[in-house]
Amino acid sequence: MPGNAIAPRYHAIWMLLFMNETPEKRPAGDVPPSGQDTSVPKAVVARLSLYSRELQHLLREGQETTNSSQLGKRLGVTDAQVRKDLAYFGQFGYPGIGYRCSELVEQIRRILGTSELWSVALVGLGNLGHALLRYRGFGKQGFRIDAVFDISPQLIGQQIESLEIQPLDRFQEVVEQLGIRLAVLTVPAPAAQQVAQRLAEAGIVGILNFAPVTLSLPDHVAVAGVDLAIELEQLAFAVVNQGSRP
Amino acid sequence: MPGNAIAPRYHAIWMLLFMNETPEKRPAGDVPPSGQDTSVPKAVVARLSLYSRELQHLLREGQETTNSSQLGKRLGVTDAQVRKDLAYFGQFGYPGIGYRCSELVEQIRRILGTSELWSVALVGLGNLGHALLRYRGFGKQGFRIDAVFDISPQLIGQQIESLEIQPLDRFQEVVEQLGIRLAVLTVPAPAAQQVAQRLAEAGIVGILNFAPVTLSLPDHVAVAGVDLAIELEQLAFAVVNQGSRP
DNA sequence: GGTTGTGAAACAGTTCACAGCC
DNA sequence: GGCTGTGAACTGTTTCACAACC
Repeated sequence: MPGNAIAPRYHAIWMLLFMNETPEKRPAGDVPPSGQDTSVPKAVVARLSLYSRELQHLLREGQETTNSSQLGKRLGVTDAQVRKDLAYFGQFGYPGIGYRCSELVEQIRRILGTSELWSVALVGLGNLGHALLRYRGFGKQGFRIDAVFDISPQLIGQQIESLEIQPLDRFQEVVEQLGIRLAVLTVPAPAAQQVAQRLAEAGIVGILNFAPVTLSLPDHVAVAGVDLAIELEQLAFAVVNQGSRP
Repeated sequence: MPGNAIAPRYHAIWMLLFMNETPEKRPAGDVPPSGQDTSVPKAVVARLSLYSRELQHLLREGQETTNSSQLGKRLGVTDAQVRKDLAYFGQFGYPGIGYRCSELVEQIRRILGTSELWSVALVGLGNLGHALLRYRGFGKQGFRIDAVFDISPQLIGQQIESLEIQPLDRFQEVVEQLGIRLAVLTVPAPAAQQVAQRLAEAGIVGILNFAPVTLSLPDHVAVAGVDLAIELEQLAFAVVNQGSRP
């Protein structure tokens, strides 16, 4: 959730989730509170991503069209919910037919803002950072890691995945030059808040935070958090409290 | 494809979110729908984890007690919400004082079911799997990876972090012997559904799924999903739709 | 003074059910 | 026949506000 994903969560992960107005700084929960646009529920946006993902599976299976009921079943959502969610953004269906998969994917990407490529910075090259850097799957959804940073002198200068690890001091310079607005934060928990502040000052407006802390950042910075331990905790609760009402 | 009903997924590490009732198989949303106990909202449970995490930070900062207002501010939640959430499970505060941090952590862990250690299996040793295996942070929250599995003959038999990579064929045998009930799934997307089914058949009741697919599993299996690309999409949307009502 | 716990009120999100269209 | 889009009804969650307590 806000990270966290896990869920999410956040919420996931986490889940998605919180929002509150503190004057200048505002903590970010498992789901990016975001500057609210015109009142689209966060849950709706979260499902939009799920619809997009599922539609792409359908396309790969060779299906040209689908409908709210099929899409809903595959995602564990009612058909009415699918239609209502989409209705927030326009009319994409054909009565009697359903939705053209490719067309709807295109529309959802436009809504989410991922029809064009987003350059992303990765900060912190521990185990998780390395793994995310090598992870294929961002690319297909319109994201590309274009710069990587760390503070460790031992890592700086190293070449991985055709990127050179840069010192954090050059963060502002590099992101400005490359027009990067999103960052993935995989530094140790004690450093997270401090580093996040630097990213924000350098012009980053969206942070995917993997450190198990709640970041406090200016209001215009969106934060999504993913906390692996929290996701497991949610599972543990679900398992322990399962034997009840069918 | 079983029957016809299918189902989905977190997180989520990230995000938390859906629930629905299909007779036999049931999709899992971003957050483990769980067999609902006595109707505790999923969002409440998600926040419980956050409270626990924040209380541990407070303890490390040397604070003995806190109150709903402080806790809420640090998490972006109202004080009333903190109190209402806790009220689902009992009375833990002292009027005029607030909450004893250590005591409340203890109580929340008991509620979540993490006061005792959970053994976890890790399935799929790609980049992400390796990274999660080395990740310190599960341990502190009561989880320990006790067995790792893959299908690749090249990996089987290798020793990492004092664990030997086992063939997936021995999954049932091993988890039964070790009493493992939770699994982290980090296999490639096309294999995820099939492998998840095997895990469920072997007695796993909670799966943390990192593959970008919605798993369709029997109702008694809780699923939390974490999809990195989806988290970034949510950030992108938040960034694109930020300039609105303050 | 401060703070919790909680019913009641307010708000938000989901489901229903049907008009309109193919 | 099938399906979407949507107002109305419903359900669930959050906030308010205050009695009880330290």
